[in-house]
Amino acid sequence: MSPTRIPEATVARLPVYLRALNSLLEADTRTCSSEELAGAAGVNSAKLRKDLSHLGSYGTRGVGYDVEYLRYQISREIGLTQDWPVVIVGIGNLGHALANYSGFSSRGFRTVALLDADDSRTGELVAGLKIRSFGELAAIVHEHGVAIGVIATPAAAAQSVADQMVGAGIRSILNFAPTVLTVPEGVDVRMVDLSSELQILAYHEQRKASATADDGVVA
Amino acid sequence: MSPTRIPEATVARLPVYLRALNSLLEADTRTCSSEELAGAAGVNSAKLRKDLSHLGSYGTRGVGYDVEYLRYQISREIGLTQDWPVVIVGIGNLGHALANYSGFSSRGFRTVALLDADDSRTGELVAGLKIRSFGELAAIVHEHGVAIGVIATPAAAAQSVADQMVGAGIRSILNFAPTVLTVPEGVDVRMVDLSSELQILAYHEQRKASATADDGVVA
DNA sequence: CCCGGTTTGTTCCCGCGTTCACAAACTCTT
DNA sequence: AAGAGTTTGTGAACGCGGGAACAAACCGGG
Repeated sequence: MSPTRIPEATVARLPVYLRALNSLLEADTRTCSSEELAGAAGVNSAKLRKDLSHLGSYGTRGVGYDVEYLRYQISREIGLTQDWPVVIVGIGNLGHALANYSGFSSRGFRTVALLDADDSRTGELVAGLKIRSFGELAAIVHEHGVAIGVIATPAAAAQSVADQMVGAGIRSILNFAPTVLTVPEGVDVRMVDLSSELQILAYHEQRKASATADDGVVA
Repeated sequence: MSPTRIPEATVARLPVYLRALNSLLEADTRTCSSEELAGAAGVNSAKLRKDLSHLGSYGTRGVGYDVEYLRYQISREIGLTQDWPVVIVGIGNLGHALANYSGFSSRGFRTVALLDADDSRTGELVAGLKIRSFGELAAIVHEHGVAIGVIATPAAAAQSVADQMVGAGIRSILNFAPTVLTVPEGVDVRMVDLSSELQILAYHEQRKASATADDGVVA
């Protein structure tokens, strides 16, 4: 009942904390301090405590956090305690990988359909689901109450797919196609840009190389 | 000769600008304003201009930017004018997709080897390359001067793979395994976390849903 | 009951990034 | 040649996020 806004940076870290907590649970750890959890999540302990404080006071001073209880609270905050039906559009190499990816079919998320524009692939079995025609998108979204769509098509098709997703009622899109999507207000798009990540690494690598070269000159 | 530090946020956007410029070039656009380019890249025009100003003064007031010239300057700044050999470790569904992904074999980057710990897959042909044994990592890195490694293994194997990559001399890692990697100082790791992205979308979707529900009560 | 040890939740401060707004600089027309 | 119209590059203000440091709260022993 307290819809206090959680900072975007904190939201982005909650899934990391959740995974760290799952690891701790598998090791039968019942309680943990902010220091331990921060270590497992790869962040500063002060940052962790501040992040968690945005959700409420779920720790005990002098003791730490109850692993299972905290995990439940974070899950609930993210919304993983409810069911999220997902459709994946574009069953090429990447779409195929996503369909099989455990993180996509894990607790909370459920892939309800795989769609592809190439009707010659309709019926093909991938990750236990039959590929269906892209034309069925609206019907599937309506039937299952799909709110999240994943785009794994070539760049050229992505905007058109996004438009039809929005038209069908989808309001959150995870985009793997290397192109900027334009969507109406109220629709969220998160872009996962594989080649950008590589380029960013290359930039830093180049700087490191030239830095050591400079050192060499100096030394 | 001017190793002026470029803000991290700017570096992350340069690949996006680069792609927008490529699109413009394909449409035979010779010149563009900051407004146009910003539109194509999905950012504010002031932000774009400030970003570009960190690279130098490559525009002309009253005119705009020469598309090809700007593209070259950004490419050079990122380091795409040189050759970056890359190894991919873990040829499961995702590794398979990455090997075939054009962004990984595009100008600047070159996949020189696909490695997998499962030796029964050695020799299998993927994206025109034969899968090789993970044990060959050090030799391959040395032979080709590989500086960038991609991890697409299960989470359990990722840290060990990272350790051996670092040991072999790799200093930049792109990690797709859902686990936090610990590496020595001087080594860069970028994490691409597919399930986190979904969870972040779910959080916002949940908030949107409850917000409209509130509206409904009010209205 | 009281006191020392421990750990959370929070306050304060600093630096980065974003945005507005404008001066500087270029083109084109008259 | 001069002025009107454009567009870049940048100075300044603002807000968000990160980190250190500390007060508040809890546990256990005597």
